[in-house]
Amino acid sequence: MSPRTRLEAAAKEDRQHELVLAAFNQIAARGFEGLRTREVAAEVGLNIATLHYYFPTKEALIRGVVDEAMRRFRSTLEPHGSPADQLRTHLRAVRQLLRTDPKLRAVMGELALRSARDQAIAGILRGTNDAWYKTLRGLLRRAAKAGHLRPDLDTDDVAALIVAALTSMMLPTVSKADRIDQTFRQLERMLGVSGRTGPP
Amino acid sequence: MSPRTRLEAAAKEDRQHELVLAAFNQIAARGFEGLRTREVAAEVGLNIATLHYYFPTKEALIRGVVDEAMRRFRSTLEPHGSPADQLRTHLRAVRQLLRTDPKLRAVMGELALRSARDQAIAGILRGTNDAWYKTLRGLLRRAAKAGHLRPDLDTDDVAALIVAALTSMMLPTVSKADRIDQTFRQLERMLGVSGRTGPP
Amino acid sequence: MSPRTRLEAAAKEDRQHELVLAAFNQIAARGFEGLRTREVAAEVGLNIATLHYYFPTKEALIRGVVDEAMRRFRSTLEPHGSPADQLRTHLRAVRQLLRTDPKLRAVMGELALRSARDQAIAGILRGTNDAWYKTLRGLLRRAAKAGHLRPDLDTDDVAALIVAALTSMMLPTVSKADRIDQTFRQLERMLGVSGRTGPP
Amino acid sequence: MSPRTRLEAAAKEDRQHELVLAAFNQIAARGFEGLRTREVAAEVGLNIATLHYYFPTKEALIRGVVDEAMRRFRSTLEPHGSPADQLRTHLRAVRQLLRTDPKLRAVMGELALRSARDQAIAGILRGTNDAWYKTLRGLLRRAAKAGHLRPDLDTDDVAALIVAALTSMMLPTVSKADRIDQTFRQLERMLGVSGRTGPP
DNA sequence: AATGAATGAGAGTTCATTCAT
DNA sequence: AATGAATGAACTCTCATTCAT
Repeated sequence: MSPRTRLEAAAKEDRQHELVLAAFNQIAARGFEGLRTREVAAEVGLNIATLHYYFPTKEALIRGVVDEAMRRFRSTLEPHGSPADQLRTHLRAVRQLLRTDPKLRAVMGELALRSARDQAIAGILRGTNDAWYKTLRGLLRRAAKAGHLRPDLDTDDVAALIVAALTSMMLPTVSKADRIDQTFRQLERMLGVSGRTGPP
Repeated sequence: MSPRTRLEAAAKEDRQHELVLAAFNQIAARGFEGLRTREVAAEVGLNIATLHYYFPTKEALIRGVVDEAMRRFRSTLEPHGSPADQLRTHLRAVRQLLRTDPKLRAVMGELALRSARDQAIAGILRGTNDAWYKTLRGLLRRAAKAGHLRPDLDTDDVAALIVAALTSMMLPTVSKADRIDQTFRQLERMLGVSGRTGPP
Repeated sequence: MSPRTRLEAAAKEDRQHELVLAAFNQIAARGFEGLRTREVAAEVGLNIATLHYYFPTKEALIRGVVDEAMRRFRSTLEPHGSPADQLRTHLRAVRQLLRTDPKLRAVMGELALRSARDQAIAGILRGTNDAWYKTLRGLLRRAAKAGHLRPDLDTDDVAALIVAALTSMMLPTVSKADRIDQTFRQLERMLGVSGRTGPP
Repeated sequence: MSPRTRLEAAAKEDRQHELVLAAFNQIAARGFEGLRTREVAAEVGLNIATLHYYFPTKEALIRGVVDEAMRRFRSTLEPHGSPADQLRTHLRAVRQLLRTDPKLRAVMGELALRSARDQAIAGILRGTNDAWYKTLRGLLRRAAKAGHLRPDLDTDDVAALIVAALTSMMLPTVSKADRIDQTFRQLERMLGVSGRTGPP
């Protein structure tokens, strides 16, 4: 039977989300390699059997984690601010994300690796990645048209470079703070958006 | 007991290397998540117990794989050719590596992720990464001094950007051929090394 | 609390019977091995917890199934028709039962096997079996006295043989249609009741 | 690698057989419903993991039990003695089997029931059953030709009846000693093989 | 009378590791 | 050097049962 009230449905979804968050944390901390359903259930204070009440299989739980990660990541990608600022704002948003949500960074890295062996994840990640690339490309083209960009830049290739550079930051090794700073600085310099925070 | 002759020692090392290569392949194909010592032994035609004769633990075998990966990767990083060409040659070498040795790419990705949970790997990878960064920075500084670089480029930041961009290619998801091509093209354009293959 | 009105009591019994029938079907389809209380409840459109309201334990539900099976089976055994015909009629009734109610056949087989481990079922089944044997023996003795039987037959032993032969048909393997036909034919021939359908 | 000596191969087969026998006993005692691999391993004094070294799955172990049961049962069916005696000898052999090997009886019953849900078992059991029927039919036809049988008996139908009657004895419920005796007596009487133990 | 949520106990299976030979 | 056999610990998943509502 379906839940009788919207409240009950929400309660169920809440529990599911709790479990997804716990799994999310576990993956961030120990990777897919170390993801244990019992640990996830325990983190929420539930019995392992109860976890299976909400998610029939471990795989289903992982799908939930994928959705959660995508949700968070995509929200970062959406352009914000006035068109002229969007490019710089975008870079800052990603930089901010890396600082604020290191778990998301770790999970995104895990997903990227897993996509080699999981077609479902591969599809989803490819979609997100393409969306990201196209968003950036759009911003760059508009900026170029408005004359805010150095005329010798190939907008599409620059978009690819930016996506590549930022993607590498999902990997823990490279994420040394100063190296990240350097990379961002160089990207901003390349785009000519470094200093200004808005129109004078 | 230690091997009595140099020949025997060499034979032992050969077997060990065989096992390391098999493990390397397994990790490339199935990730750490799917690495099974039994599979590794079977790939070499050995019993699982014999594997433990050569490597006391799974972890020891993994250390062997790490060494192998580093060896291969570092050899790519070494500067080749005349100083003027080294920058372009380096980019080409990495590009070539991605094409020629996709397994190394996959293993490097796995190692990068694992470094979050394995301090030993983290240390090794950080070392390699720093070496890479410093190599590139050196090349860039020399090129700048020789006037082969656009004067407005900050050599150190560019080095960081290049390392970041190339590192992202260890992740399977992003590795769409045309996106990779775009990224390389943009890097070469940025460095002004795109067309020329040598001094006029 | 006990149900306050006869109507309520009847309603409760109806629900219980529904559940018993569902369990009966499940056992027929998947055996005791595959009997799942959740499936039973679902088949009636009830929650698993509600099933436990009507039957405190799985075992109690099974008792209900045993009763149901016995009720159906015993009703087949009751003599019908004129005394002269009863013997032939009895065989025909069993044959008919095997055709009409294959689920009962399957459940009887399951119960027979389970009786080895379940004294309660063993007792009930022994009772039914004895009743069957005695019914048949009575019919045979009366037929013998009336001269309707070949004088060289030992009525009691024949009764045992008939019960044995018919019992085997509860097992699915042996139940090849033509082998069943042969067996019935031979039994009727042995009793000399094959052709006639009644007195001339 | 394959075992190096015939002795080692035999040792492995011995262990496997030990496990099959333990499983056989468990099924006889608790039915398929109560078959637990851990119990089987314990009965042989092995760890559960070791059981899986010899049999990859529970199902594989069960196949072993099926083979064992068939081997035992078929050896009973083979005709023994001089042609004239074979019919009586066969009945006695089955009777003997029921007394000597009550576990086999129980396992055969379990297999018969399981065949409804397991096509592999169904096929095997059907084969054994047909072989049994044909063996008996052959004996009866030869006995009829030799004039050792009452001329009014239909050999084929009698064969079907005998198989049915004896099959029922695999079910525990019906197996009351005196009822079994009666059935055998009646079968022998019907065949005219009751008294004599051989040619005068 | 009915249910969603929760659980303890246990199932089959997997895997790195050990040890006698 | 090499192996067959063995194991402890752990894994995911299942199921009858309970309880507050």
